Amino acid sequence: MDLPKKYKPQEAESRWEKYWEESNLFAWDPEKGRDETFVVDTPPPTVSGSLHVGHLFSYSHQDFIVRYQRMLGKNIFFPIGWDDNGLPTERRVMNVFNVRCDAHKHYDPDFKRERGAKGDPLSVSRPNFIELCHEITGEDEEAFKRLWSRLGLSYDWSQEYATIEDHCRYISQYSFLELLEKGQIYQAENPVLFDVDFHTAIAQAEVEDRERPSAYNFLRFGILESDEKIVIATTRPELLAACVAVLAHPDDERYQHLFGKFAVTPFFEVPVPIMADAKADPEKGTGIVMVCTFGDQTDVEWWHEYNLPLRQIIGSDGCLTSMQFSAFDGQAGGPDSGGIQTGGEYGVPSLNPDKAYEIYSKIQGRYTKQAQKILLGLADELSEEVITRPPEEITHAVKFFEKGDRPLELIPTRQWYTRIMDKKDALIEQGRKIQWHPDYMFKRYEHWVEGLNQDWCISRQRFFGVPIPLWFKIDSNGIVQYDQRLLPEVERLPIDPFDDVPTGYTEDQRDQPGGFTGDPDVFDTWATSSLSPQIATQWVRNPERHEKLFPMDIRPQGHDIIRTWAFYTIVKAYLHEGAIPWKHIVLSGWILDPDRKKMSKSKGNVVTPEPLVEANSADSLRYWAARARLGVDTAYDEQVFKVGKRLVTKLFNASKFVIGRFDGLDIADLGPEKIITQTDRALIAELRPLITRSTDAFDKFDYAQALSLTEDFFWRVFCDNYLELAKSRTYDETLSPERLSACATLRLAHRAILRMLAPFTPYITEEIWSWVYTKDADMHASVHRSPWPTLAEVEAIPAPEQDNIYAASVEVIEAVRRAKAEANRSMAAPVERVDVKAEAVVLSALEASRGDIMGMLKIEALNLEEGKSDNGLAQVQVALPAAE
RNA sequence: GGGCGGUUAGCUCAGUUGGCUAGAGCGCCUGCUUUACACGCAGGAUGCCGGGGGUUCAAGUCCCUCACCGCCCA
Repeated sequence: MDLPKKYKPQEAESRWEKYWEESNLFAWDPEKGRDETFVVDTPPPTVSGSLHVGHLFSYSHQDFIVRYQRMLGKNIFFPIGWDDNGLPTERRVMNVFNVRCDAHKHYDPDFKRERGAKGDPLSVSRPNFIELCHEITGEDEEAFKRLWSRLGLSYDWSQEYATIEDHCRYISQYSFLELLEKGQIYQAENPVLFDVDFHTAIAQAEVEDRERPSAYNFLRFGILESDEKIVIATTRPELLAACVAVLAHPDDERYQHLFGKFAVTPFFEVPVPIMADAKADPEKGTGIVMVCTFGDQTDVEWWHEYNLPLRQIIGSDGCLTSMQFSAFDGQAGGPDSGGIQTGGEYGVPSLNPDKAYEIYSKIQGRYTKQAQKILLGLADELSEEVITRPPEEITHAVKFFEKGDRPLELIPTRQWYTRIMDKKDALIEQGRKIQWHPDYMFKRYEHWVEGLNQDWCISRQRFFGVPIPLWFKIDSNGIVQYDQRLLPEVERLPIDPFDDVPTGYTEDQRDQPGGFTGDPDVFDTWATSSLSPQIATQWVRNPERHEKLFPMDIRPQGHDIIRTWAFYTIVKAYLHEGAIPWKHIVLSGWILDPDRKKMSKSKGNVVTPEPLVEANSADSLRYWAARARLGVDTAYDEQVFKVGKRLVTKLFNASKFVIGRFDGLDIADLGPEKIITQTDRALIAELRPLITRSTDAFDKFDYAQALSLTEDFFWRVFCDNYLELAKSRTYDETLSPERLSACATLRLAHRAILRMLAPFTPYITEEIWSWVYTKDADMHASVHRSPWPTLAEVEAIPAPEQDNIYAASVEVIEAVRRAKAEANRSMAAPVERVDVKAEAVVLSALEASRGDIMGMLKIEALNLEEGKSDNGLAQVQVALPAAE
């Protein structure tokens, strides 16, 4: 056989990539039963996010597991999708085309926009904007697909999906309608976490805390009908006009005499009730806190609890709204005085409405930060009257949208919610039914669910997403009736309420009195991607298929999205079918940069994967990914690519040699029954535990362990020792039984090693496989469809007479090598004489491999003497010929 | 403040249910052109296994405690 001198990974990898695709090697077979099928719920990557080396990492992990399962003979269901809707895409479109979406503009069919256009951003209509989004995601998906395929990820590409396309919109909208009907979804106008830049509500899962410098400012409040003053510390003085109450701890001695009275806000002179509440922390600030609508979540709770009035001060654009003040009529807004008091006849009651208005007019329309600065400036002018200086500088956690740049505000808006707060226990129970790998990751899930404090807000005031599929009636006065919903028939899904018209209406009734209006919002991206199992199984659209594939076997994903993707998927499966979505969840760690910081675009430490594949080969990158165990974060280290590359080269060279040793022999002469020598049987005895342990590791999804075991066996046991021991016999001039035994062993072990490395380095193993094993009756033409090695393959081979033959041989080998190395001799240098002193069992083991040891090390005389070894199995003395 | 994970050779990490003298790779040093491979082979140096306490015949491994790092949640 003529084998290439050098391995060229780029050439071989693209050749096999093409072959795999054309031969449909990884296609799912819908005819096979559930028992023999392995179903994977893959993460649809956010295609418009930055593609970095971390992707390559966790997506490789899935593929190791899948390729192993495929070799077990499983029918693999391994789909892949793209998450294209949502903010990342919008943001990319806005940047690339320099446009902004204006929902009020009309569609321009002739619209064209160059990339990288300069100047002010151009306002475009929603449909035009969405067209641009599709253009961008189409390209991004191609880039991902190329990389995935190049990496050798063994997806069934016929199952490809994208979350914005019709099928996914159908599933997503169906889910909404079903949950709405079940009463698990409701609409409410409540204070919601709101990003004022993206102009949308967000959910608890998308919030992150960031440490920010701030300061307690000490404002002096008056007491109604008294000269007393109290000092209240606040980090948000700009919300003063929205103050609706003042609270202190019920046991706080300092404020006992004030409970039931009214405080008067500085500047605006608005009387607000002073109340006792255990949630007021006596240690914080001055122990007395002002309640505003809304500074934080606790404000919301107090506002609900005491039914306080709503003085909405921050608009959805992040600026202070207009506010009116009316003369205080002696009826201060105490508890249970709820209602909206921001303008008109419901103006905020003030002891001095003119002054209040004059001051407020200086901050109205300003961003909160500017408003704060202005107000503090005014306070400083008035000196001791309203403020005590200096402020106390602090650092505290501020809530941000994870993709946002400005703190979130709590703004009352109408939003859709999925009920989860009433199911926390049940959802934890669902999580417990799933096996988590590593198992401690379940704790993260449990804590997240325990810590939930609001229902899941699923509506977003954005454009590129799955539309919320319904309309509202408009009454004869032109007022939208939010409780009068017009739902689409299921057969019509997916719909866009902006384009489609509810049954029984015509387009000219849109937004007219007596007509209808479409819900303007889209779903939270997670509302759709949490249906990835249902999308892949086609759920209600193909119940038979769904029945067969759901619940799935595994969900691979990163541990950072337990609280989003994993959680929401569990929620949806529970709400719809009372089921768990998968039996196992396997969690990959992150790639950190060499300074152990998470890679992210904003930190500028992102490594892009394509050039890495070109420079290092897919196999070596996969090797690097495979060295990281599940759940463990790994520092990015290019050194490991080199190690992977070395393994590939070693595999190539060793394979060429091994194949060369038995090439040309009749395969009938190389069966397991030909393995007769003790050295050869000793190698098989080493191979057995490798198969067992590697299989066990893979069954527990511990691919890293499986790789390490196999790699170690291949390099140290097979190449460094066994190959050298058996080599001389393979050069026998006749077809001696000893030669055949060595050749049969080489073939058997090599064929097993190749298969055990195949999930990790699919290209080089397929390449080598194609040279020799494609026609083996018990194997498949592709290593990736060939059976995973089992003990059954070697059961016909008897154990060696002595179970320490390998260990004893290595002991002597190492001693002789050491002697040669210390004498600076070549390993090929002859050895005059070796004296071994050891116990009888060791000697008889050595006797069994005597010929191989002598041939390997060029030993002229090997004397075995019974005796006690001081350390180790044997005491070895080596006599080298005198140097020339 | 609470929870989870981590701390082992200069670096990156393995170390099964406690059990021989604690391992690998990279890097470093010394040799070796041995008929697969110099992208190799052989040999070598390098460890108070984060600190302290405890259980045990025996602790890197189990328990307690402290410190530091990372993540999550208040």
